[in-house]
Amino acid sequence: MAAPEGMFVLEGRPTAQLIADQLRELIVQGAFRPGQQVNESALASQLSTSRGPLREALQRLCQEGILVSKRNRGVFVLELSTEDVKEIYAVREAVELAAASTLLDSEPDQVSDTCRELKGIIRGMAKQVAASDWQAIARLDMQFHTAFVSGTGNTRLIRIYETLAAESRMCILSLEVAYPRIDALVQEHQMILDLLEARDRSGLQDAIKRHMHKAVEDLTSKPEVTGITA
Amino acid sequence: MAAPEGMFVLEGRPTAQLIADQLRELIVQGAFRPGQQVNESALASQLSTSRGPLREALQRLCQEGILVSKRNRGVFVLELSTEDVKEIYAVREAVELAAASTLLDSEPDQVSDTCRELKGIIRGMAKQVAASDWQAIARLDMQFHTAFVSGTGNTRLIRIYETLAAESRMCILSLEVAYPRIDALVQEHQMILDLLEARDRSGLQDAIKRHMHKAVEDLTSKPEVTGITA
DNA sequence: TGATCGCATATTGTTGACAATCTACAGTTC
DNA sequence: GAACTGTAGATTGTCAACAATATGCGATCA
Repeated sequence: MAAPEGMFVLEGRPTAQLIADQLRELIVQGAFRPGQQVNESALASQLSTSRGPLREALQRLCQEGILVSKRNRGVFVLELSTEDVKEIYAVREAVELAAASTLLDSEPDQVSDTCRELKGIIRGMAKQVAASDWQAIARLDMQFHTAFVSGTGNTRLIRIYETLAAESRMCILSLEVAYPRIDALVQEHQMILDLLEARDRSGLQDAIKRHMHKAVEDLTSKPEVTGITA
Repeated sequence: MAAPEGMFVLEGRPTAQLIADQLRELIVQGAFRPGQQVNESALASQLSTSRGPLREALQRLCQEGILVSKRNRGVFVLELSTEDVKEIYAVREAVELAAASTLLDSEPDQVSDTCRELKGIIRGMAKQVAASDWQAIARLDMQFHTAFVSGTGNTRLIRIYETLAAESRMCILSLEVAYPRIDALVQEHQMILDLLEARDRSGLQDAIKRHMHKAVEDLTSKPEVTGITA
């Protein structure tokens, strides 16, 4: 029997995953400083749960790389180095190039669904740029790229990209307050969307590479910023 | 004070990670059937540990996708569909293409170190092909590709690839006993190595694409095989 | 005065017991 | 005879207490 409309199994996902998702969101929003130790007991009571489920959630985030675990010391929020930034964006480039290739090989219908979604996100982005809401801009930025990759339907690619998106938001957070080249932001995403709609394979690939390359430049040009170390 | 040569901190890594590594190896070696439930209590006592650390390890493997967790039901070994096989190899292609690109952009010394390692693995592969040891061949096959990606030094790319390697071994395991085209196996890897040494970018990219494409064909051409569903 | 040793404290790592939930089977009713 | 309901068993989910380990401070000694 299929569940009636609007009705779904209560808490179908494992608890640890729910806690992990919550924690990830807290971390990328900057609720914890990079390098800060995460106290198990304190967090457990804050989230009104026990240490057991919380530890399981922390394990997941360690595996993702957002937290690092030191035996008998505890877990700490990842400190991003410029090397990390380069790594993250190199992998993002690889994933997005693969996503672009897959999308252009797939049904036109599937692509246009994705394009519709991307359009909406760009609209929202322009709105938030006007309002100078950096947190919202960062969220929409990553939402755009996540939607792009989701368009492939490749669950493994999507899962990998979710981690990368979280790490990217941590990078952007470390930049603090502002995106440089704020006017170019909407423009660059619009170009990626246009090239996808035009099914211009090599143009799209180049645009993605440029987008990533510029992001690395922006993020590493200010090594003195809080949270970014050597 | 740096630790003296050959001496290192005892059990420096978290317990859950050690257990997870052990379990992953057991699973890819086929100690558990696809779809089989993993009993926590039983496994915990088998590994002479408690349910707590074991559950943390299981969480990690769930995140990797090797196990799937159903709330209040337990965790089960992943059942691979032909769709999964396509996904896995699409992501592997993306990662290896990125690795190839990175390697060809890096120092010649770094590349030759990698080539040396790859050569040794191919030698071992030829030996095991002669001996028809399929388990060893599968291990060396993935060891080759893992070494290739490791050559980039990108820790995130490497971590992602470790999961893909485990899933690939599960695919190969599902094929049971034999690789088809066993003679072509050593040859294909040798070609990848040669193109890397020759720094032939487009040739290497094509070779990787062909290698992955053929693997998917081999793995999905026999949908009636044990463990492969739908 | 400087370094080293030992202790106190806080935090993590582990364990076993208890509670909640699901599956399967037997009994009952139409 | 088929479908539904209730119960029994097993398994996972959660929790709180206990053990082990690392860190930081203060005392001791060269």
